[in-house]
Amino acid sequence: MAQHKFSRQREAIKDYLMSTKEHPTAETVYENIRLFIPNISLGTVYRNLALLVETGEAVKIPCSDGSERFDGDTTPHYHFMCERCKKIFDINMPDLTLINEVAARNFDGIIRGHSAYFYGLCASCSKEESDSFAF
Amino acid sequence: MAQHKFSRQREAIKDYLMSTKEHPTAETVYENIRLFIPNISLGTVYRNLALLVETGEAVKIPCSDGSERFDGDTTPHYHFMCERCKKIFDINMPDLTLINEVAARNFDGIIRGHSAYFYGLCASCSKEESDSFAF
DNA sequence: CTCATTGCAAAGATTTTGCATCACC
DNA sequence: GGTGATGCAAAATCTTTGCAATGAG
Repeated sequence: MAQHKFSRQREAIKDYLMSTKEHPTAETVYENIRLFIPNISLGTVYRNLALLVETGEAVKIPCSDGSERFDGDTTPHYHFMCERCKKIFDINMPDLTLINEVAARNFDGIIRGHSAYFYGLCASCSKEESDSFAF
Repeated sequence: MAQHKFSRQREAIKDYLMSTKEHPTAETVYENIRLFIPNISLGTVYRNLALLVETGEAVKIPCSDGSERFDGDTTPHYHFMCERCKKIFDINMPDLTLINEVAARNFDGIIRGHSAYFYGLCASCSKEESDSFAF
């Protein structure tokens, strides 16, 4: 691995990721950073996001709709995606390392970890849905 | 929703998906179907894969590397992705509906289900890795 | 000075779409 | 015959990359 030098751009991206709860896409990161560094390029955003993921300073979230999201919160937590408004929320819940063991019993290899997300309806969407969806 | 007419192409895609354990990408599906229907177009493959997912006859698997995979096995099961060879395996293990309840205790909304995959090293990769990765 | 990083633009890769034609019902 | 599905190719997305210039150590 090569050494990393400080860069204003990377720092801004990192700060933004850590300060938001939005789980933004690369494009969204780009738009937000551009408010502070107007001529930053999308390529730089992609390069730095990849770098931050590689160094463990950010996490990539693969979504069921195929889009890639990023999260600056690297503490173990799980995500919830609302099927209606498509927003992603954090769920703070006990770590489920237990399920790694369950999986290991049925798999011939080394299980290092898991990724999980929940889906359904968020609080505000579940209200509206209950009217139109009465079956 | 419009009615669906029979099509040779869709049938072939469905058969292929149900017969393989490969969790193929759209591109891979395309290449395999082309052996039987040489002039099928990629667009048709994409259109039909989307249709099959929509009708619940196939499942889309979002991977951590951003690629989209498809699975004709719609029974509940979990996936394992090898970080080294990138292959996806099935893990037959007890249903973890339990964790939905754990999540529900910490979330203000309706949790309908979850999606989870495990990662690490598959059986054959774990052998080779143990030599070159001794730290 | 050296080498990582940047901006830019071009190139890749992936997925979607418009449209005339074809096939199912 | 009417309408959904197809093939084709162009377009729209999304992401990566080559390169000369810039900036950090």
